[in-house]
Amino acid sequence: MLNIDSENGFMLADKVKRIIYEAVVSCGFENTGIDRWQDVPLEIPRSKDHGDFATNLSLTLAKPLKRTPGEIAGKIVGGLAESAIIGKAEIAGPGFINLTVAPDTLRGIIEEVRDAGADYGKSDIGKGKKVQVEFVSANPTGPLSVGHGRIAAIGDTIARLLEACGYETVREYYVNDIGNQIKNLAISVDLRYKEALGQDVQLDQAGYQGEYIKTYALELKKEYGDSLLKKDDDERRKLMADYTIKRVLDEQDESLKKFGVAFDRWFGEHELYDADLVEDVLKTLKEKGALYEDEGALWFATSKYRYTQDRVLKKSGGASTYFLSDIAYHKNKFDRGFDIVIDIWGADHHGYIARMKSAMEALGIDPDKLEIAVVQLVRFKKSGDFVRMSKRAGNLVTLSDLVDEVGCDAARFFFLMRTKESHLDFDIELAKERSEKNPMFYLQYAHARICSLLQKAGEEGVEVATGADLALLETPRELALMSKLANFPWEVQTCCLAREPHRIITFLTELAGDFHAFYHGHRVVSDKDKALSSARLALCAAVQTVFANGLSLLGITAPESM
RNA sequence: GCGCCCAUAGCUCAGAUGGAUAGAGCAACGGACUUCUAAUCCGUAGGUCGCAGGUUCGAAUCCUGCUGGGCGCGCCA
Repeated sequence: MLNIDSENGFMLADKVKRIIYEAVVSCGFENTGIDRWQDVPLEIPRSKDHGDFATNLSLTLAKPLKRTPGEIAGKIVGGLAESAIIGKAEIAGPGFINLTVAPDTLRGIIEEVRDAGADYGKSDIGKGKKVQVEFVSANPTGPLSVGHGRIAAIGDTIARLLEACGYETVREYYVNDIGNQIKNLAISVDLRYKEALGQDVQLDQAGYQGEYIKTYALELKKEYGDSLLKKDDDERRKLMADYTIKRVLDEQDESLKKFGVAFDRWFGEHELYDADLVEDVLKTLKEKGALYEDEGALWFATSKYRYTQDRVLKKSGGASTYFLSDIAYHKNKFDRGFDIVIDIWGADHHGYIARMKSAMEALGIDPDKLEIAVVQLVRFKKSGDFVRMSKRAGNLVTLSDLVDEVGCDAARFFFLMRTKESHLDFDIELAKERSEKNPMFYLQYAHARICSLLQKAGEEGVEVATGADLALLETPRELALMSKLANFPWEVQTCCLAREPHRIITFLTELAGDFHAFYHGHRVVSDKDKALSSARLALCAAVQTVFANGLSLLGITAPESM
């Protein structure tokens, strides 16, 4: 899954793999599972003592070759061709080969970053494949809650990563705009409408009691006066449902945009019925023998495909379940030509994975092309205590409230900073804090600091431009920083393929650490040694670009001053 | 009862494809501003990787069984 099958091999890591592969071939060690340069296992060592790259290939080859790892490593190191890229190759531990990249090659990264600019980190590994990312898809019955925030942030960032890696990406939001809950929604608005017109109403019959319902009812009153009362119930409620759904979706869209998320397509469930896609999919399933009737209902034989319970598609009363239209929707995604379909679901929906994958299988669609990423739920912490985000308790309820409270950057950062499998604790006060305790400021501060340096250099007339003598960059901190820059494209690809946005944050935090350490040990802007100053400024500019590109992938701003 | 997720330093968490003395931030302790942003840096201390087995030359990582926590198991939406 994480095998990055890059073809261009522009990345430094790819170049290193090729060099190692040549050595493997020259030793006659190929066709042992290492059959192409892409098969060479390469890792970025945790410790800088282990060089810029390391490979454990001699350990994995020990068995098929029936030789000791040390012996194999010795041969491979001996077989490494003279190259301008590898500066040093050492055998260490049980048989690792640690590789240190030649300083000149690392210095070349600075120019590479400068030339690529905002494109540095992007790649074409997606080869233009069409991917749909569907996420949030909350019911159109009220504002988005804080709980949707994590899913929105992760879904959007996965989409950003896919775009950066050359996938044609569509962000889609599915709207359950028909069914019982919409009827309840209309009834709720209707009651408030009648109330606003002075009628006596039984509000406990309303399914939705939120203030926003009252607002919409008043808007309807303003627009139509009491004229809607003359219409029959069905007609009036249809109008109210349409109006309310539109208003709710507009507000959801607005709060998402405020959160940095813009959907390409809002797909209404009614579209499926309008185009008879629900009946079509039912017919197809019937033909495939995936259905049966029992006690007047129509069942989907889920258990025929995956180990799970059978599910009802049509109730004995004849009404369709949501599961049925969900199947039609997912079939439609593939009919629209998407090569990969990614659903981002909250952990409370994990039980639906097996049935949806079964449905795809029954329809003859490869269930692996439907990726369902499950995001664990979030607990919100305030003053050291976990708080229930309920309106009654007077806490933040909507996503919009949260963004207003902590800001878009902090909200996204905190939602993205952990693996999606972790049960996230969102510390609201920490997110608001502008201090060293808040990890987001550590990142943004590094970027702002570079901006300040570059500005200072401009004021003092030190050349930032091209033509700096980069060979002057030779300290361990400078080299470490360049090595880190070289890893960025690899990191973006890994994060994209693994659908793990949090790793970008880990990477940027490490980059910030390397930069701050460099900054403290090295004078950057100086008129005593202008050549060195120029070289260091060129390095700083490259670091700045990587920060900007990385933060942009996360949808977080890169402030120029703080 | 069944299913999914989680359990790593005092706290919050990283540890891709099994591999080198298990890492970071915060908290604690000790240092560093006549110098480009100290929202920073340097150093010290801190862990039976929930428990017990198993596979492997090698397991925090894979398998099985437990324990503890979160979530889910309708002709609901």
